[in-house]
Amino acid sequence: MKFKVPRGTQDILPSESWKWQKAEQLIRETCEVYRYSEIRTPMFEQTELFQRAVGDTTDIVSKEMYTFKDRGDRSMTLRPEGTAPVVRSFVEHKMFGWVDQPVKLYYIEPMFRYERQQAGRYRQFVQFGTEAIGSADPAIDAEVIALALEVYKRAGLKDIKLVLNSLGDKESRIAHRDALVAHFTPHIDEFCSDCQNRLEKNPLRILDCKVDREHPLMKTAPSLTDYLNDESRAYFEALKELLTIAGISYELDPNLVRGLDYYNHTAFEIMSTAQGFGAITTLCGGGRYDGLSEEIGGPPAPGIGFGMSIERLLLALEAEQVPLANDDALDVYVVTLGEAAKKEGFHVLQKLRSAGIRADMDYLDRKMKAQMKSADRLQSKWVTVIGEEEVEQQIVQLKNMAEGTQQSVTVTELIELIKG
RNA sequence: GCGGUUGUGGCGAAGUGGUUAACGCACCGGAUUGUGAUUCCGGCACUCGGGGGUUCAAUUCCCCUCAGCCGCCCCA
Repeated sequence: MKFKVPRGTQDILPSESWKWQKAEQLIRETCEVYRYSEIRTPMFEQTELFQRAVGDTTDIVSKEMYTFKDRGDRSMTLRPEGTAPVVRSFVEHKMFGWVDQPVKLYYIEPMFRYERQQAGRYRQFVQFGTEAIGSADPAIDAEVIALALEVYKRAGLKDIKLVLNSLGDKESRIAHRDALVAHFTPHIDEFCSDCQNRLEKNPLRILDCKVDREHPLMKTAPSLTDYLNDESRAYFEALKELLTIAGISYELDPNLVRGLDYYNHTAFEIMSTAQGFGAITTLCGGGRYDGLSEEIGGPPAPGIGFGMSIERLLLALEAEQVPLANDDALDVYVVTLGEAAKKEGFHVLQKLRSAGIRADMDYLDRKMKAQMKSADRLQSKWVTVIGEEEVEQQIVQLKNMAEGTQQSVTVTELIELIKG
């Protein structure tokens, strides 16, 4: 076979696409309830936007972007994440001036990251995300987290957990960073090469290293939590209290760092705890990004949001064996015998469809028996049989497939009976 | 980028250095003349991911390559 889908991408066939529709429908309903409105931004942006927003040293920017030059010699990048484009749009369209604040937005759009594929990881994947911009109230953090959890709850997932951390404000982060550098520098040569790089670029990530997990300095490393200033601490406490009030349980993980530079204060992930889910268990990740707007040239505008993979949502549903209702059974299958009957059958078929009835017929000139078989396979509730006699008498035979009963009716009666 | 594993018809899946590549499902046709279960009969891979090599002979042995899947890093 000459052509195949590009590595890391997939065709979503009818046997799966209905699940996507269900998932998206569920998401849109939830967003409506929480009063988030949809925003659609371009699939690519200026490369610099992501470099500035996400950070040059992050994995996403340093090795995962689909970057290309357009015909005007401008460097463009297929968006690897949704927050930067939305904040760009927020600034560009001066949403900070809108009456309705904070601005609450959501999107369901494809994202692109050049990574090696494995279970739950694709080069093109669809992310549902929300962004609430214009408020620095811990209550909006709680709302965003609650919204994400609500989606999973409505979908029917049970084996999930919320993992929470605070990265603190800028001042806290710098203090912690300095402490980390001081802590690791004397013995950095005992660490893996990744960590040696991280020391300069993002020492926080050393704590997340799997290779050097057992190194004694890991256990004595300064914890971010200890470096939160009063303000940051108060913010985090307020959030935790609100979550508790909302009946949301969480697990604290001081090493939860997140892979994007723009986060501060609240950071969270929602993970699947389902058996046999595979190695990647993060379903959703997000956090607060108070300096991002300014970073990309806008006015101060604190925000918080998350990204949630639809692929992983569906994987989690599968892992937990949550059934999704698929009500695609046909109402009527039109069976015809002979040329004249086929024409009449097509006429009846279109009348049924115009009346909003799900109907289909054979287009391969198959024998009646085969047509009946198709009707059976498609789980059609009814079958109309039209032959020469029926055409002459302007009637159709209407058969109830479950009962096996049959009656002669006119087309008008047919529609009434089926709409019942 | 690195590691493991797999690659036979629409799908699942056997198999062997040598005349016609099992079987199951699905599908098509017939037994049944205008009616969907079941049953019975018949049909359905000039070909075993691609390229090269060894050989009288390769789907089966060797090499290369491509692709899928899984894992590492990291994440959605």
